[in-house]
Amino acid sequence: MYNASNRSRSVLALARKPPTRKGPQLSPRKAPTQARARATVDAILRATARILTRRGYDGLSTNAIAQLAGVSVGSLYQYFPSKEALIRALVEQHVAELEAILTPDPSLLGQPLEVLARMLVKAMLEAHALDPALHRELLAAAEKVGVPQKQFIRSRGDVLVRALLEFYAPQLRPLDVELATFIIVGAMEGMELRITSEKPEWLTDERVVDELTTMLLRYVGHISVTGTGRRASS
Amino acid sequence: MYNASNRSRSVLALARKPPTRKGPQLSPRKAPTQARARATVDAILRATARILTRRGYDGLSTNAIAQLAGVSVGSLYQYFPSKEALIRALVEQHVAELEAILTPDPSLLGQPLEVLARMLVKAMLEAHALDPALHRELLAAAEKVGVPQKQFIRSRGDVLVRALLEFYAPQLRPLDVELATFIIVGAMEGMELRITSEKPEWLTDERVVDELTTMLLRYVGHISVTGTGRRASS
Amino acid sequence: MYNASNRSRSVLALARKPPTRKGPQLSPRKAPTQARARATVDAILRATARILTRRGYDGLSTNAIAQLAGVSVGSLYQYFPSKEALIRALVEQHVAELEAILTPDPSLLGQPLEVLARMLVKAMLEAHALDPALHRELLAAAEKVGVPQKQFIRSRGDVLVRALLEFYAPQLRPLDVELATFIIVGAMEGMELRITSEKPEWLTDERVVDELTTMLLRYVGHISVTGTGRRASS
Amino acid sequence: MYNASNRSRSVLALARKPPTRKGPQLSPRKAPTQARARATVDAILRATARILTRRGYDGLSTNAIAQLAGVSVGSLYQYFPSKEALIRALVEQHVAELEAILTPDPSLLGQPLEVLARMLVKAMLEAHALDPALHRELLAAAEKVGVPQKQFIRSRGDVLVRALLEFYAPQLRPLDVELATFIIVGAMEGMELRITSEKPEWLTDERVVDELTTMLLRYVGHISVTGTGRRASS
DNA sequence: AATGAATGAGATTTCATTCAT
DNA sequence: AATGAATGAAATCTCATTCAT
Repeated sequence: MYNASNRSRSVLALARKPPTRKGPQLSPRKAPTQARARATVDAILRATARILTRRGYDGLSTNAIAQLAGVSVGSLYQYFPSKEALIRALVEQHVAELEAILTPDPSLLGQPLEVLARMLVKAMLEAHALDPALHRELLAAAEKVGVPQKQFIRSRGDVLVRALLEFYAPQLRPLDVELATFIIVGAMEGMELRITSEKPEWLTDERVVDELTTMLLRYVGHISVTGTGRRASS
Repeated sequence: MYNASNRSRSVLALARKPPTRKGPQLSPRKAPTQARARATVDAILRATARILTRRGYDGLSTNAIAQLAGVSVGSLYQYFPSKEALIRALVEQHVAELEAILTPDPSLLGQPLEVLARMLVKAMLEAHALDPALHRELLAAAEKVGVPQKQFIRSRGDVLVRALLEFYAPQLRPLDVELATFIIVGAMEGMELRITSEKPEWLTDERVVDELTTMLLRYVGHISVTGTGRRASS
Repeated sequence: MYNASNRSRSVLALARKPPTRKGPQLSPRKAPTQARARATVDAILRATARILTRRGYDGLSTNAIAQLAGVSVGSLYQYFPSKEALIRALVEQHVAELEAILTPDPSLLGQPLEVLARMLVKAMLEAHALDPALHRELLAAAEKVGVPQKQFIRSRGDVLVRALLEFYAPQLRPLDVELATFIIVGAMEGMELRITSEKPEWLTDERVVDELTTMLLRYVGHISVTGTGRRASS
Repeated sequence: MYNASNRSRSVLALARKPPTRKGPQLSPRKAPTQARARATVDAILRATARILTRRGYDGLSTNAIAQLAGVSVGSLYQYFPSKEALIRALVEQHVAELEAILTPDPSLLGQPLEVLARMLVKAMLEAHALDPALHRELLAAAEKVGVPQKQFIRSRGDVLVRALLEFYAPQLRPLDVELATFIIVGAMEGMELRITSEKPEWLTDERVVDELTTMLLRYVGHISVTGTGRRASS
């Protein structure tokens, strides 16, 4: 289904994003080779995530990070040339996790749209259920730090949704694919954001999955087909 | 229709939010009674909004605000006990403006849902078209300053949408009103946010209004009814 | 003779240097209008000079300056946008003092070269006798901070010396004025620097004045003329 | 003439400076006995010189040095107990090179003063032409690190010039040898410094050599003698 | 009421030096 | 002998807030 194991095979033949050009000042300063170094970097990233979720971006100071990570500021700057780079690294790591979840299995493409849509919705919610607070903060922090939000998740979502709309076009009402994609991804993201900040427990609620799936299918004009992945869509 | 002139009459009998008297430290220090004082407060709020949109929350310093407003920092602190209070005041003002736009005319309630839905969508987009950048920044700033996002706009939207869902229930598919309200408002907000930051020109694009209206109506099961406010919904 | 009182009348009709283009980031942040502010600025500049002479450029930290000046770092940055700007300001003040000393009286131009040369040498030494240590440190600091050394004193010296060489040309051996000016000013400066750092007491020693004057006059081929300002030049 | 080959024979019987065994903390930590160690030390010194000229004293960090030298910081500290010691070592090496250039051949002492003076001037300029930038930076760095400038080069120049003044005294005007030596060396150094920083191309210009030689000879009263080393002195 | 000079804690970042491996 | 990860004091600069005038 949706998992990290098939990161390399893309069902829909979506082009992998290029190796992410890195400005010299913004990428991690050195790759930690020794075990100790690896542990340090991990501790720093973990501490950053923790503070971000606990105290928000404003409470995130390099000193605080170092302290919580149990290392010195110097060590932090040994691996990350700046606070910005540190956040970028965290974003990248987070995005990688999300992508692992959101990359569908190739075998799914033959499935009826209802099934696929439900899976997609569920995967999205699950992806955010990992660490909703972190996601929210990273979203805010990323922007300040110059990571365009598009890269964040949407790019993935956009490509995925567009591909689905095109593949299943015969079964759908006539759509302006561009606009529909924009709207679907926008609406989904908005939902996730709202659920995340107001009702995190819904991230794993099947009722919500159903309802969002229904919204999607109805929007694209897929009502007449009988049965969704779980129950009737009306 | 939807405009600032009927700020005082609430079509759908939505409860006015209480006069918002909060903690002693967070509300404006003194009610500006004289005209000059009122002007000063306005200047400060305007300056704050301006800097917020131009340079973001990080570029927003009390000294900069005072300077742009043409007053001294001392004066600023005479009217606002803290930066936080200042932002709260700005948020309140902004919310008031949005509400003015989003409060529908009583006579509309009899109209067919298609018409009302379209108006609602249009009003939402228009509301954000006022100053999308400010809206986005305020959204972020508000959170930092402790204004829960709910209060922001959603509470308004929630009440409104719930009322509509209940009023038009007979024409709709069976819905969990709570959940549907949450989803509709969340999706709409997500859309607005995305449009605002990625395609601001769409805030006034009729195609987008149509598409969102369609999404709404289809979601609530209002498909079979012929014609939306403007054109066929498929 | 040489003093601050005739700063505005330039004997040799030397063009005043233009108002010194100031980059926005490098000039003092605000002109202190209130008396208290003036005092603060003065204290800061004095403290800077003091630390510079006592502990050198490396011992010069903005915190140390503020502390010695008896103000807070914040105040320092209120008037000087950066450490660099602070040093620039100090340099300017110092240069102004030096120029006041080095600007000759118009009536001197008729005098025999021996007299003028001696006065020039004496003035140069006196100028540096003001605060030799500060001069030396400013010279080093200025470079790091981007003040071209030329501006420092040399520009003045160059123009002055060239003018003299041209005016008295008939009495001198044939000279490449350009080269000779460069050499004379360079040699004088080198002397000053060496005296300053190794034998500051010589800055006011008449024997040294005599010897340097002799060197100058002999170099330009003015030996045969009888009598210098004080005694025979050989 | 003046070259590195006769480093061991001192024409004018100038006392060699003692082997320089200073405070225990400031001299190289261990005498590198093995070839590899020698190579390491060389690499470190070369890297230091390089960074010094490329990025100045402020850009000189021990970590940067180690990296450029291709060794670890640890190794650097194995051979030099501190950054200060490292700079001292570099200064010493540089001074040794300069001395090699500035130590005249014994056979020259019989030559007419004009010839010798010209050679001296030329050798001085050539010495600095080796690496003017390095020289300038070392001059500044040395002071910070406590190497008194006297030791730097001047001591050499002083001894040399004093010896010449005494040897040729009969042909010169009556001089206070002490003072004259001080002045000559000071002026020469000042010139070098100025040329180095403002007109490095003049370091090898014969016109400049002539002019400085002329200045020297005229100053010491050697005018009447016909002909300098190259052309007439006026 | 208003002014704006002054405050100072705190943020980011650097770099000489140490020491476990 | 060599490595390079780790240290942490210290430097520059910002900005919300206070208070004497």
